[in-house]
Amino acid sequence: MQYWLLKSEPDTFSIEDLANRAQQTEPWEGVRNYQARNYMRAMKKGDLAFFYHSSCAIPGIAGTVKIVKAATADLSAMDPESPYFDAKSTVDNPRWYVVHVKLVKLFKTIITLPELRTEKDLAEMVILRRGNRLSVTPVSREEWEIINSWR
DNA sequence: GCCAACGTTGGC
DNA sequence: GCCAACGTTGGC
Repeated sequence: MQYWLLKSEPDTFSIEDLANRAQQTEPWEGVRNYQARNYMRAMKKGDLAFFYHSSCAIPGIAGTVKIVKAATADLSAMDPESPYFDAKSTVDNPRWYVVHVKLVKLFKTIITLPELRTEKDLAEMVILRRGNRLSVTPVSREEWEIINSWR
């Protein structure tokens, strides 16, 4: 079992949007960074992840999700109408991938970035490191348990 | 809106 | 393969 953190801009796709989806399940589309993609390909069905809201009024962890389907081709890359379109990704040779996530817990209140920074045992967390921009990052078991115990 | 940090692109 | 220029991310 591995743990992860998935970033999304809530204006684009928020945890509330996920909660309102049929089956509360959604393909995690639009990851267009190789390192983030490689992390997604390392995910296994049953892994758990934090849902992080970025570039918004209150950045932070909004809840948790479960990986319910391992990596498959990101079809949005093959849709010319999609903002995530990439002509170099094809059905025969996909460049980008999605995992399917299902809502586990929607926190009543966001665990804010300043809150996360106050916990010294989280100092090494990837998301808290200076300059980190990756939208998919691994989370250690210890980090997962500390944060999850707060809600 | 600012700006630091980072990833990607493309000329050489 | 180097690296400057550029675009993007994301907190503030």
